Amino acid sequence: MDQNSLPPIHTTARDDAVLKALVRFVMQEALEPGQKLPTERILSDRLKVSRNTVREALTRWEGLGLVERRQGSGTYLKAAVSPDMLHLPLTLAGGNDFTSLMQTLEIRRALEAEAAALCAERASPADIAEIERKLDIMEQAFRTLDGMSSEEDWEFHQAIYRVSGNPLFEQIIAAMHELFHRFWEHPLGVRDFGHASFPYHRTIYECIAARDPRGARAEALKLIATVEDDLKRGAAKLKLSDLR
Amino acid sequence: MDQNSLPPIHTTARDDAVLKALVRFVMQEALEPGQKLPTERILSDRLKVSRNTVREALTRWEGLGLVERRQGSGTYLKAAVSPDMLHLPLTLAGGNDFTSLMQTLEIRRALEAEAAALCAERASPADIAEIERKLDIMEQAFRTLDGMSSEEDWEFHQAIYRVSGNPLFEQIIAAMHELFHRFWEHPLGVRDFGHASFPYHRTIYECIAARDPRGARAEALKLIATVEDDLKRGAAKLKLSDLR
DNA sequence: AGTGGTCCAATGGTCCAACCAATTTCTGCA
DNA sequence: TGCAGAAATTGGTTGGACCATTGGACCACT
Repeated sequence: MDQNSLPPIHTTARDDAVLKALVRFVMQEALEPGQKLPTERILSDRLKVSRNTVREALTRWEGLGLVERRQGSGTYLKAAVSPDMLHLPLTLAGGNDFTSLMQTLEIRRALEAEAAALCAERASPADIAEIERKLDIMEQAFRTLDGMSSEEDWEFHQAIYRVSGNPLFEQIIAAMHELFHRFWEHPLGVRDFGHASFPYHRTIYECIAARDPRGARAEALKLIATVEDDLKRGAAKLKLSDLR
Repeated sequence: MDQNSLPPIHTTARDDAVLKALVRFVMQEALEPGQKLPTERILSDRLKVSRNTVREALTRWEGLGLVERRQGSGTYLKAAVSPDMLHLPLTLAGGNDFTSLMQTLEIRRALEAEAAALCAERASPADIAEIERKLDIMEQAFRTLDGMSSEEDWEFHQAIYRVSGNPLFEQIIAAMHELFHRFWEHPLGVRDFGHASFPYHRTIYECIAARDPRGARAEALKLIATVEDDLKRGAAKLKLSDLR
């Protein structure tokens, strides 16, 4: 008998109940990111639970980046909430060393390739025009600055994620991007970092415009490969300087 | 003037300090996942902070899946901790409807393909033998039960993630698997769900054994494609029954 | 009108002491 | 020896208190 499907009842779920009530409240009041939530004392009073319980619930939301608490000011909504949210807490061991960056890149390669393929399948003419616009801006910045501009580059990739039609791509990559933000900009002291990846932006775009998922996937893989090479070059350089 | 070079100062950080002390403790004692942490009362006493503060710190860790609290028993470590951990809190809107499952599958397709390719590149002979063992068990279960066994199937895929050499794959997929696990087992009432995906498990293994990353990637894509087809069939079925 | 200073109420952060609820451990009887 | 019930342990909750920071109100002076 499969008794594993039986016991998911938690008679006590005080703080969870608080969060559920908060979701209801936020939706009812149509609160948007940036707006202020009721104070802890008011919540504690209205929900008939102790203020500590309210605090534990809010602490969880704060940990999930849903909310920001400012002492003396209040608690502010930081992201949109919906009744059926999925929380995917990821804790990555290891910091900013070469290995961690490499592992992150492998994840990005996986998602980037898939997003490009989906994008090639689903992009509307308007979407394609939008991506081309971002591409033009990026290429312009590349020429004037004589190098990759991480800002415009990022916008180009974001556009692809968005057009892929699956918001999860953008969310996952955005979270990683925020984490490694500093290192994706000036990683390991390689001066012309990302230079080699430049031409593949256009080839990816062309595959998308031609509705060629396989091609888009392949070009995306090539792009990340060049970034990985840059990273390895940077690591080798560091190793050399360690010997001095 | 560049006033951006004046970053906000952060004076107080009680609960953060508690977490840092806890990291130090865990490493010093070489605690491994599954082992018990000191009780809240002891921590509160030793660290000279209130039990509430300890609780808030532990609540954060619990939210990150680092720790599990069992009332009446204790607080247990659930994952390895290191001083430089990076937390990636993802909150995804969307629930258990068809669209969400489909989007999840697209993420899984991306990661599965990449993991299979990496696995084909890096697997040692021992790794390959281990994967073959899991494959045999799965095929055995398939024949005796006349259908996919999600447990053994999951073990097979987990082995691939592990051999890929990048722990992020396993972590991300495991988190998603935990979220959707009810639906990955009995999705949408399709009785022979996953049946069609069966042969591709062996073809993936063969590509890995042959050190063929491209082939492994392609076979993994095919496998997920069959699952997507099953899902679409299930959705169509539901739509029909809605009309009655 | 603007600048700086002071005060004060609101709000999140911390603390304490107690009790509740689930779990584990111990005890004593059969 | 076996096991049911008591006792200790441990996380969960409560209510109340005080501290630290914030932001607005008010005021004096320029």
